[in-house]
Amino acid sequence: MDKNIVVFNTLTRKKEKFEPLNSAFVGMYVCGPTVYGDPHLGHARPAITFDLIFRYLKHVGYKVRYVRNITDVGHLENDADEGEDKIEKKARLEQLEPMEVAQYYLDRYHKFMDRLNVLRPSIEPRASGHIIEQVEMVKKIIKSGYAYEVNGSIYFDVEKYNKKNNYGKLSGRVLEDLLANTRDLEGQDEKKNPFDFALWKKASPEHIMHWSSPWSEGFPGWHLECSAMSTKYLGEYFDIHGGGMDLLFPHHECEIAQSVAANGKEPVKYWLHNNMITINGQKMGKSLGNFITLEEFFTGNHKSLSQAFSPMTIRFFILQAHYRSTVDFSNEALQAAEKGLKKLMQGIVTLNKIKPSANSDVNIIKLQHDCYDAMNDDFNSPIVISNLFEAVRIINSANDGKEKLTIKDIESLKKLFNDFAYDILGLRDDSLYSGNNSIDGLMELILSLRKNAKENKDFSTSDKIRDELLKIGITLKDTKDGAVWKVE
RNA sequence: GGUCUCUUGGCCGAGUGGCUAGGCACCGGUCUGCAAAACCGCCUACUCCGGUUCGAAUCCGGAAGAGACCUCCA
Repeated sequence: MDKNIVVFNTLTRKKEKFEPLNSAFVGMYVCGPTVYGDPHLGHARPAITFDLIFRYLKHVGYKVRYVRNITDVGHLENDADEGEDKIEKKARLEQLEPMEVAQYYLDRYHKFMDRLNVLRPSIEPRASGHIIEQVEMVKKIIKSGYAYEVNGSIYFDVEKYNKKNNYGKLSGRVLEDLLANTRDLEGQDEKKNPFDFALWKKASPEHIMHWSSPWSEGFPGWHLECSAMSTKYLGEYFDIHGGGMDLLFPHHECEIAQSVAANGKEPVKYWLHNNMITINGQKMGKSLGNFITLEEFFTGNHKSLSQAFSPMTIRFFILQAHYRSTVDFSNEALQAAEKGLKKLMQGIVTLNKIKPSANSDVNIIKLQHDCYDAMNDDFNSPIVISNLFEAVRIINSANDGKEKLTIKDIESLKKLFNDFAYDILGLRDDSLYSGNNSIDGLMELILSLRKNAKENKDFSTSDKIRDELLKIGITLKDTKDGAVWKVE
């Protein structure tokens, strides 16, 4: 199996040959969701990006441990470290237990990721379940001298760390610049420097979620969980750390600093970052009013959506852009993706009907090689898709009798789609479905009645059946092989 | 303001110093009782101004525009 993979490493800002620390194994950690709100488009991009990478690494034969955390504690809502815990705030708002809220949104997250055909990671550790590990890590950092305590809170001493290490190596920041450009924020009196960050924060009396520690009743700083949990499950030095570009600074920068301070070594060999999503050219944000949840996409129930878009359309659309490019959502672009996906899926159906020839006009093996080359070059899914469309064109031409395919060609094409469309890109055909046996049987009956009517040239009956079905949301299409139907 | 990134045809989006993806839309055709769909074909772009080069959309410099991070965010 060809494993000649090249990845773009944010740390070095160039493409590097991918060579895992243990040749047969890959450890991958990706920053997961904060479960205090409904899953939205912003959750889909990194989930799908790293799902693609997870799937491909497994496909080429690596044994992969994929860890994606669930943040159910610790991220602060307001500026600096003075805000309430996000989970807590939502909980009080809705009069629920904090963990009840976290569980609800975690379930929602899983539900929608499943619909996007995103595979579950190997481990999904929750921050609240790893308080002990985080406390231990704080102790190590204090011991190494890079943290200080103020009123029961522990802060990371960035300036001291930067004397012997390079704080800013990942994000390209320079500490002096940071200092010069830091805004004056209220309530930062405790910190020596504004760019210092909390490792442990003493909880205020109204703060519901808190745990005991040697320093105070409190909660962990918001960068700490990733460092603690990645170390626990993947070791002090592991292969891949992923996440959105927005996490580059300060989150990932702080993770490096924490790990170096605690363990004395760099935590990650390859840093991979997916780019962001925009909507009609604008950043998606709650304050901008263009915030769209996945449920709204799937139902079409949002003022800026012209229609519902299926999970596979969203997935396909995201995969049509390279993960390091921004991707712009618009109704027009999504409709284009929807049609393209349909064409691709139809091509796979057509493939099963082709009659083999004795000789061949095409080179399927080259297509396969091109797909592997594309994936090996920093997971270039758009190129893979363009090659699959070339395969579809060949299939349709063969179906029209314009090109010839041998049995071997057909088998190669089936393998191409199985490997790349289904296994690696994680696509599936969700356009024609019912999932209900009695409805299937019912529709079969109705379609056979309509077929009889058509054969008797009784078009008023056949049209009536089609029109009435349309009124209840079932679309009929007459094809060469009979009518097909789908529920809108 | 600081740091960084981007600017490709009607739209979305790959990509490479010369051989110039792909999808959608348009247009032409095939199929069809009609409709819709489907299928085939077709359209040759790279923000602007300089420079390097036999040759640049691709490298360098400048300009304009857009975006990201610096502050919760995927």
